[in-house]
Amino acid sequence: MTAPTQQNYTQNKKSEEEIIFESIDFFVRMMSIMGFPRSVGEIYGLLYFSQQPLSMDKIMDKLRISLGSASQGLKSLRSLKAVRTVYIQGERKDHFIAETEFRRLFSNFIKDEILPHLDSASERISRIESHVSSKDKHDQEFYEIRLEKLRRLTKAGKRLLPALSGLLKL
Amino acid sequence: MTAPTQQNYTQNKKSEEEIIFESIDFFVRMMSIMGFPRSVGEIYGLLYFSQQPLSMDKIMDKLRISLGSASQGLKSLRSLKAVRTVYIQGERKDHFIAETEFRRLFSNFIKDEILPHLDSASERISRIESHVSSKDKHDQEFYEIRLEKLRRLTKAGKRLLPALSGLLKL
DNA sequence: TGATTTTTTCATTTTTTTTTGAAATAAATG
DNA sequence: CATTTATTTCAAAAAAAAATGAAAAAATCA
Repeated sequence: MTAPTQQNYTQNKKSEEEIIFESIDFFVRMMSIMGFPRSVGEIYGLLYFSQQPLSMDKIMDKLRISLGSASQGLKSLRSLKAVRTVYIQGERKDHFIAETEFRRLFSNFIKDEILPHLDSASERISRIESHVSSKDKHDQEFYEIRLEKLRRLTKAGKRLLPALSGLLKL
Repeated sequence: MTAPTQQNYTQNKKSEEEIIFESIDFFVRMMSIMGFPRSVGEIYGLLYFSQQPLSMDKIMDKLRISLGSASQGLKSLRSLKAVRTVYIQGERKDHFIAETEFRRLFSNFIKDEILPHLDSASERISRIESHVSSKDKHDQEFYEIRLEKLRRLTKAGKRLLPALSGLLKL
């Protein structure tokens, strides 16, 4: 193998930057589908293709985001278990790496963000049921059909969504 | 059966309003998970438990939303195939009813809003691949592992998401 | 066709979300 | 334990998303 030249080094640096640029783009979109702000996707995208763990101020520098965004974003990602800190010899700052098991990431997302909605949906359905019972026969029929669809929808949601993340054995 | 009294009528009206109130709450949340604005959820929630088709101005009145929101919201819902217009004898205005087949609603949502993202994700992965090929062996290994996870993720998405809406036979 | 009604469009306003950075807190060092 | 360094918090600013309603366009009617 030939020794690294200045040109190779420069080229290498450049392709690394472009990989990370595409990665950020990828995860900004993905995270935004899940309802996370841009900065959260940027941080994850940066870490996903980083060979070294990065400290918060490195992340701030590379992404040109503020202290607050970095801190908040890392907090969200940590609570999702999408990133974790690693200990580095003689370094005071926390250093972060991406958790690349998407399965866990999704199951945490579903557990934290989706299932609570489904639970409150069940309560809402019960309240509707209680109002329907006071209706006359003809009306009850109409409402009952629609209620049944809602019940099935929430039931399917509760069953399917957790199963979904199970299927993502990546 | 006893004849309807004034009291029964009032009571009936009230429970109807409360059913619709809960329905709106239900769908505002559900639609917001899917990334639609509040007004879209409100309109669908109102129509879902309406026994009669409603015209746009009835919808505006009942929800106290503006002309623009009603028109835009109905447009979104129509393009999702979540509502449709019905013809009414001697009425000039369009009248709307909710499409209660959630399966179709979700499959349209996935087709319109999610799959395009997955397609552009595939392109982005290809671009990353092209940059990785210029790397030295050690780096390539690192990137290849992560690339493979992204490939599987998008593949799983493309496979699973459409299947998901198929499973929702409501 | 011309007048009237209904619907869509879109510039502006309002509301909500996200980002920022200074101040407070917490953690590590010597 | 005093000092320095790192991190979190949160009020204010900036940006983004949604709602509004007047004007334009389209549809219906007579």
